[in-house]
Order: sequence, then structure tokens, then C-alpha cells
Amino acid sequence: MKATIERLISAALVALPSELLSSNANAIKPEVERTRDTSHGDYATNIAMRLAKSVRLNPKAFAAELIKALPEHPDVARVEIAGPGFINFHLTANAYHNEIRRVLDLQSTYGRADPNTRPSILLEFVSANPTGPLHVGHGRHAAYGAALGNLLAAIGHTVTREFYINDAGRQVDILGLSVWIRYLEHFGEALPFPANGYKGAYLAPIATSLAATANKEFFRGAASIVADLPADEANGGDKDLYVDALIARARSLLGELGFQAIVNHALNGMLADMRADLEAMGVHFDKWFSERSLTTSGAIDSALDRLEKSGNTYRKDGAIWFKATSFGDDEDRVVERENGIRTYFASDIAYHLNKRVRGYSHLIDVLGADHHGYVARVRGGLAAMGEPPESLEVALLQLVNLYRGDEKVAMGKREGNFVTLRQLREEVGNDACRFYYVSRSHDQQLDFDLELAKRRTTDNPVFYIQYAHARVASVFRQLVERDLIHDEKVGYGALNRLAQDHEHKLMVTVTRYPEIIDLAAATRTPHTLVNYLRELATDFHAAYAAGNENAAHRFIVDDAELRNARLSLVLAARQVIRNGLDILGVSAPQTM
RNA sequence: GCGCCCGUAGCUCAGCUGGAUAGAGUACUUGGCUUCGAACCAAGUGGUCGGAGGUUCGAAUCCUUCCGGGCGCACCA
Repeated sequence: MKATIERLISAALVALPSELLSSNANAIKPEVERTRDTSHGDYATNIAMRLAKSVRLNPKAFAAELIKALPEHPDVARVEIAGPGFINFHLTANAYHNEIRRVLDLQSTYGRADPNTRPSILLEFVSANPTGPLHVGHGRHAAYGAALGNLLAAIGHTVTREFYINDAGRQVDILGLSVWIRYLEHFGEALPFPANGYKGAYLAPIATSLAATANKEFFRGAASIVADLPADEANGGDKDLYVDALIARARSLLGELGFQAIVNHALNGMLADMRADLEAMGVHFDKWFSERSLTTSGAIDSALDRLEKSGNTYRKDGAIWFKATSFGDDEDRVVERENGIRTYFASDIAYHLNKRVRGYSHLIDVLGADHHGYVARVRGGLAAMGEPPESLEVALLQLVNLYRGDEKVAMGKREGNFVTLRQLREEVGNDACRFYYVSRSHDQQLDFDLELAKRRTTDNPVFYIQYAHARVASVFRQLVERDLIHDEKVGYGALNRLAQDHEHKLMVTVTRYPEIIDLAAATRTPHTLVNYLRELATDFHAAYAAGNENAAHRFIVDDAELRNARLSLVLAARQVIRNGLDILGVSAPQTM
């Protein structure tokens, strides 16, 4: 409907008398928005106020000219000038009836553009380190990323959802070491747990499965392992030196292959757990991309090559530096250390180059707000390698604070006392979880109240919306009980019988859905959709309650035309609620 | 010190990339179930949009500055 108005205005702009014609009339995209106040009609545009100056006319006079040039359209009942120069469009009732019929015809595709009508997007999110289970912070990334992916797909992008596995580097070695120690304990060989190791209980099952598959293949005596090692933190030493020495000892005792086998076992165990966790949350990834593969495939080599060939690297203090300052970063960055080992940043730019090489024109990274400093660096890397830096878009998500009522739940990752995503989902349920995470703007810190999320009452919006859906289902159950059926043909033809204010309001809100999807996708704000669904549920509940005030306003009435028309409207509302919840990854229940 | 995010009703937050009289939920006050689910609805109370300047037809929104809160500023990932 909005597109229709936009087209009419565009047509009027080029049809204006020549002295009023803007030189770039074809390029001007009219801004059309829903009116907030029904007395202002259905849609309004501010175009006359925007353009008046350039044609040296006051906005109202220009608006009058524009209206003269406006083509006729059956959906438009009348057009008028209001306020400082707004042009207000009043639509016919039939325009809305047609849109309701479209909802019912298109069903789950209502509000969706044709697939592949926009550029392909690589959407990377979560990408948690595989050294610990997903926690509540990752949950926000999962829920946001999944919802954003659905929104982008809904407006016609082809979306590849990707999880970047940080399976290279020291942290992963420490993970393998930690599992190895637990494995040794399994066979009764105890050595003091390194201060820098991963102490969490979540490694126990992985160590147990290692023991089951490998038996004593990796068993070594504690004495031989700790012999001549520097002191750990507990004994007044340095925890980093100690853990690195311990890893080196493990490598020498087990051989590189042996140690790698343990690391891989640990990694696979952690990844399987994260994947299961995410799938249970309804968050699916199309690809799990290994950081290690960047080394083995030579992607890092070729990325650094490209940097060097473009003259954007130099050597200093034995290390290789990238001239990040030439591309807007605060300081230059090391890509290869003195010891010949590449930095994390090296694999990062290689990874983003790889995304481009794989053919994605647009890249979106969903990152924690604490990574904001990293954006300029990676963009700079892309630019230095000859890729457009603006092809990388970054959505920064603010922190999640967990509350139980008024009490903040303390979380420390090192201590291993953080609440996992799995615990959260089990406690509050998946729907409340998915909904809550995306209910606030992503650049706002999120206070996740466990008590509120669990509450099955009106102050919990997820149930409020789901209840609207279940209520429609209940109406149709009632219909069956009364031996009636919904005659869609009659309903389609009788939509003009919907004369009540609350019916009209509901109809208007239902038809806003495609505009909301466009907006939420364009601004990367799933919470826009959340707010809309709440409004839609409100309008539905109001229409429903009208029947409690006055039986003549019920959906199921004796008058067959009216009944079927109302049922059609209610069905359209249900469809839109369902489509919206589907994008958010929240279920639309028939009963509650 | 530099960078990013935030500051809107008692509380939690929206505010459609600058529009018309700033909105929801919650809390509080009041009213509404003998047939479609009251897990609901209706009405009311509640605002210096952190402060001060500026940009223009028009600012909660953009710019500058100050105040307050959060997060970053590695040859860690």
C-alpha cells in the first residue's frame, strides 16, 4: 500500500509544470509514512516541505501543485494539504479490504519479498570461543543474529548464517591441556590444576569420552609431566609461563599428533555441545567456518601477500606490521610476531577477505560492543587488500545483565559460576528467551529479568502476543463446536461489513506488517517487529473484548456475511502474528 | 587522555534515520465476565525528552560543549 503512494508521488514529481520541476525529479525518493493521527488520513508525505525551497515556493502552494499532478488511483479516496505542508492521503476502505485478502492469499509469504531479489549477505554471529559453554551474553547474539537473518531473508536477501570457530591459537591448546588433565584424573593420576586452565565442570564428559575412546593411549605419569616446570601462580610463579610450559611438556610427551588428537577431541566435544545448544534454541547456522582452515588453505598467506604487495606492511622490531593508520585506525597493527607466529588479527583480515572471495557482496558481523575498536582495523585491512571497506557492516550488541527480581546475578567467567544459555532456556523457556533477547534495541544494555521472563501474566509481552494467537485458534474451535464453518468466499466478499472502529483499527494495523518488516530489516532492529506485534495483539484483544461488552460485536454472530467477514479479518491477524513470531523464532501456539 | 554506546513518565523501555498534540508496558486510582479463553478490555493520574548553546519552516532525533552511567584502547583471542 505504501509503495502505491510512493509511486503516485514519484509520478506527480515528473509530471509537474516545467518551472516547478526539480532537475533530479526522477532521483527523489518520496518519504511516505503512516499517519499517527487518523484525522490526518492514512499516509502522509513531507515532500512538499522538502522541495519547496528549491523551487522558491511556499510548501503549501507547492503541495497544491503536486496534488494537481497526482494521478488518480482507486485506492485513494482523497488527498489534502495539512499543517505546514504535509500531503495527507485518505485511502478507500476497499484498499484495506484488498490488502486483507492479500494476507489470506499469501499466508506465510505475506510481508516477504521474492527470494534473491537483493544481494547475498554473509551474516556472522555468535562465533563464541569453543573453550566454554555458551552463556547468557551469547544468547543475545544468537537471538539477535537469527532474527536479523530472518528479516534480511524476508526482504529478499540470500543470507548465509555463519559461525566462525576460533579453533587456532593458545586458548585452544589450553583447552586441550585442561581436558588431558581431567582425562589423567579419570585414571587416578592427579596433578595440580593450572591456574590458567579451564576448570569448569563442562569438560568432565569430554574427558570421560576421551578415556572411553583412547583408553590409556595418552596416559603419562604425573611426575614426568611436572618435572622441572616453573612454578604456577599458586606457588608464587607466573600462571602464563606455567601453562605454556605445561603445554610444551604435553607436546613432547605425547608427540604433536597425540596432543593434537586431544585438542581435536576437546574441540569437537565443545562444538557439538554449542551446536546442540543453538539448535535447541532454534538458531541454525549454514556454515561453521574454521579459523584453522585459513592457515591450512593458505588464505592467511595470500592475505598477507596482498597487504605486502600493496605496500601496506613494514618490518619493525622483528615483527611484520600492517599500516592500519593509513586506513583510519589509531595505530598500526602487528600481523606476524617476532617469533613468526601470526596474530589473531592476521587471521581476521584473512577471514574477511575470504568472505569476499567466496562472493558475498555484503558482510555483516554481529559483535559484542567491547569489540568496537576492532571495526576500523578490519575495514582498514579490507581496504588495503583492495576490497571496499563499506562492504563490512558491524552490528555491536551491548551487554546483558541478568537479574532475579531486583537482584543482579553475579557472573564471572573465570570462576565458572556464570549462568549458561542452556540453564536460562530451561528456566524461562525458549520462547520467552528468544523474545526477551530481541525486545530491546541492540545498542541498549539488556537487563534480563528471570522472574519477569518466567511470569505467565500480562506484564510478560511474549505471552500477551501468543495469547492473541491462541485466542484466534480458540474462536475457530468454538466455531466447530457450533457446527459452523468459515466460508472464506463469503468472508472475502463481505469485508465492507466491518464497520466498527476496533475492526478498522485492527485492519489498519495488520496491513502495516510489510512496512514494519522493511523498516526492521533496513535498520537491523528486530525490536521494531517486537513492538509492532505487541500493538497488533493489543488491537486484536480490543476487538475481541468488544464482543464481551456487546454480544453483537462478537466474531461469531448469526449474520453469516458479518460472521465470515470478521473471521476473515481475525484470520489475517493470526497470520501476521504467526509470520512475525516466526521471524523472531518464537512459537505461535494454538492453546496455552 | 582518546574512541564507541546510553541518558525520555516513579520503574523498564519505544519513538518509523528531522515532522503534526512525545507514546507503550508496569505501578497507582476506577470500571467491565450468565454463551467466542478476564492469561483480556476501557478510563484516569503521571514529562524541563540529563543541562546549555547552535543548525531550519520544524529538533527527543542532527552539530558543538558540559554533566552522569556502561564498554573498549595488546606482538590476548
